[in-house]
Amino acid sequence: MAKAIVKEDLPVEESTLDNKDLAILHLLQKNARITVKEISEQVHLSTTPVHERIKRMEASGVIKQYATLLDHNKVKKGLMVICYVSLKEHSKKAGVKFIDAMQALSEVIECYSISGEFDFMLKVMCEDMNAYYNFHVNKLSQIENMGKVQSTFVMGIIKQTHELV
Amino acid sequence: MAKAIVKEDLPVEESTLDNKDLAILHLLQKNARITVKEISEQVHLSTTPVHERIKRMEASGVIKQYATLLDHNKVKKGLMVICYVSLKEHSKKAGVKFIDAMQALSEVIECYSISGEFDFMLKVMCEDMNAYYNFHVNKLSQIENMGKVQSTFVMGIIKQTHELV
DNA sequence: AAATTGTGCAGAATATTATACTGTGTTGGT
DNA sequence: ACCAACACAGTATAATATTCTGCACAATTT
Repeated sequence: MAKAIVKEDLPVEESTLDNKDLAILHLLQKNARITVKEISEQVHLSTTPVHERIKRMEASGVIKQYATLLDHNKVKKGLMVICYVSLKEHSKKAGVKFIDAMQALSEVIECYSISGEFDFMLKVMCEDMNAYYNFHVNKLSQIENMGKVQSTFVMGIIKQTHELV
Repeated sequence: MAKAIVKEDLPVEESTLDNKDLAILHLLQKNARITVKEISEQVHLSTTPVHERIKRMEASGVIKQYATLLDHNKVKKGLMVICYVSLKEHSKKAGVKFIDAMQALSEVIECYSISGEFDFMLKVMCEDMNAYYNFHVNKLSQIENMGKVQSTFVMGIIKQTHELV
């Protein structure tokens, strides 16, 4: 009798990335607007497989987004603050409310749930110290259930990349 | 007698961004590969001024980079660690050595000089805890002049964007 | 007020690129 | 040996970027 085919037998769509894929990703991470022709020359393939590989990686979700990065200072967001936050109450409901508040605050560029003394870490970007004070007093501290808040100021950017491979 | 023209009289090239520019940046931040035609339809201009404005913002440095962002987990960088570091010695030379070391470590995605107890904050991304342990013991701790190191683990990503305007 | 200059724009023309199509060589399995 | 699947090169076509031309308006000069 033939063995029954069950879900577990199907391949997991584990689209493993080979060296060509990684070379393409390397170039794309540095410049999302590089042409397929340029890539194909640098990775020693014709445009066809390069195009196919990119589409495959877009579909599989390896490529998450083509983004445009702006100069912090030139868009008046020159001050970066790392902000630690703890909540008074840790119910599910209180957590969801805080999460929603984070999505709504444009100054909050990143927010992570973290281990340790505090509950969350925020990366906040604004124009200057005055703007940050305003954010702190009028926005962050106004969120209900807000506990302790601790600010660490970024004095210099040593390294900042998004290249993972 | 005519007043002498000195540097201070020349305009500062303050290319201020109007609402159309901001609308274009808004779209580009979300998708660096959006076509000029699509932008022109959404901001109610023809392709010519949209193209000109983009080129202007590229030249002025407002647009810093077109980047491709990858899925952390799918490229096996699913563990994010916030890492605080203090140096033993704070001479200029010691600082430069540390900075150079940061540039060389591919696991270090971001590194900031910060106010407070520690000297630097690092965002480190690697495959798993095992990889992080290896990074900590064999790479970070091997840097000369390394003082205290404290790791905070990211348990969840609440918000993560790069949109500044 | 008339002329001039610069700026921002629309529309068309051209150059470049993305995308789809066709066929070939290679590999692994039967 | 045969077949199927795959990755690829080369070519054709569709879409897009980029350049060019000229117009309308506002500010400045004469």
